[in-house]
Amino acid sequence: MIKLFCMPTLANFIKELRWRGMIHDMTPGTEEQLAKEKTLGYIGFDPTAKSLHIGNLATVMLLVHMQRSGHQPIALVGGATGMVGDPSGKSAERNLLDEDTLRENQAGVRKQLEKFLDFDVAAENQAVLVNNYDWFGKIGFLEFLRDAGKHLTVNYMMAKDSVKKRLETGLSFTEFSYQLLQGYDFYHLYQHHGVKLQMGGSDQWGNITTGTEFIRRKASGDAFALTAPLITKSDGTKFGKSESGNVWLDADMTSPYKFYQFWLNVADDDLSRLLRVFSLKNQEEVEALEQMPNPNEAKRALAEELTTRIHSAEDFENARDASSILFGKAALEKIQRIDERTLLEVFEGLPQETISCSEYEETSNVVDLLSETTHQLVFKSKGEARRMIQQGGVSINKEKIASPEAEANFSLLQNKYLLIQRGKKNHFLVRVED
RNA sequence: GGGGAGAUUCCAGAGCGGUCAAAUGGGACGGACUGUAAAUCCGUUGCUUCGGCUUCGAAGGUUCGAAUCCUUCUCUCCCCA
Repeated sequence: MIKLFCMPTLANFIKELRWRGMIHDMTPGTEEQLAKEKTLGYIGFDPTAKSLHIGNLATVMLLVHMQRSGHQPIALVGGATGMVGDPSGKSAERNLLDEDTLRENQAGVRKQLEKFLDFDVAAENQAVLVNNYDWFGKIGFLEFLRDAGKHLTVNYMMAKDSVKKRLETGLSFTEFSYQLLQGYDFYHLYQHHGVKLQMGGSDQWGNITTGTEFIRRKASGDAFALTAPLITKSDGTKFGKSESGNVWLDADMTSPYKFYQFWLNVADDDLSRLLRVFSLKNQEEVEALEQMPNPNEAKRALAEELTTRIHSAEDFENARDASSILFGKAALEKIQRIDERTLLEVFEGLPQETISCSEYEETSNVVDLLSETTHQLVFKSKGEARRMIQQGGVSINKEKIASPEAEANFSLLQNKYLLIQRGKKNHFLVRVED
């Protein structure tokens, strides 16, 4: 699945991360350790949803590069810590998830990680998935206080940014303990699996160093931390959100079409950074893309690479075809030519609504059609539909609707479908059935 | 427990008896320009059968007339104990 270098050189790892701009901070000695021997490193993921989103993807890439340079990556699913909630970067106390939900989420997360990492036991540096519930589930409270709590002072824990920031608004003892749990994870992996490195986003620095400190005190061992910069957008808004919310890796939560579109729509100013972090192309190739006179070329390449990896080559082709039809010029005949199955496949990611033949026939004007008849799919009120049409923002079957009074008789594509466009980027598919 | 401030349309925030579907800013959306980018500019932003209709924490009341005044209730914030 994932090709490793023929001759993996361990020291390449840091070099690779460096030119990609993926290093924010490291503990002293990290680089030497990684050059010296095959090292086990891990990253934790909180199973707060059944899918990862592209915000998580940046740290997944750390594991990918780790494996590609011959080290052994470990993904930790925080079955136990997920039940507690990390206060880092959170302004309010978190809601806790129940155990069933967590289990389900873990399964989903594992499936997605398999698309990036090689879990094949035959590989000598195969990726490993662990769940901290497996060891925390067995530890009793008193035992934990004696074994873990004894090794760190409250003073040390209070000094962490994630805690300090919350002292004013308040944080529960549970959340305060989070870093201790995460630190214990690191210790556990160090003792039982020889893991020496923990990585994560830069917001995890405090939690990770609690772990290295814990290992130093309890086991007199050397462990290392490496963090990647958090990805920020040039306009200051949060990376990984689109108009409709988070961009998920799960096709049911974010369609491949939307996923593909997300990458095409990134700001020019962000492109180079995203390319370096998310693409597996080598430095030369990435630099070549950056030099492209039309940044869209590079965006397309990035979108293709990621859509293919996370979904499939087929999903990518459909997303690309849908995009070229929806955004291309004079494409009406093109849509009319394709058969129904392809049409459905290509437009799978569009919001859809089915109405009956009689409903369609009884609708007299466009405004009704776009609001009432199609159950508010396109517009939630007639007034909105009317305004939008007056402003020239609505097309049906690629033809602009000139007036709100226009009659609602459009020829159906494949005798069944209406392709509705609101503005430049919002497309809808209405199916008319008997 | 005592004292004070407040709840306005997606958000922030004006309005303090009629001229209020409610200023202004932000966001969002549409258009123009482009490259499905950014910036900029223009427009829209409660519903409507375009007659009107329902909104200003909730319920009552005063008044010809209330977001604005009165009563009760609910919630939020601040200060003192």
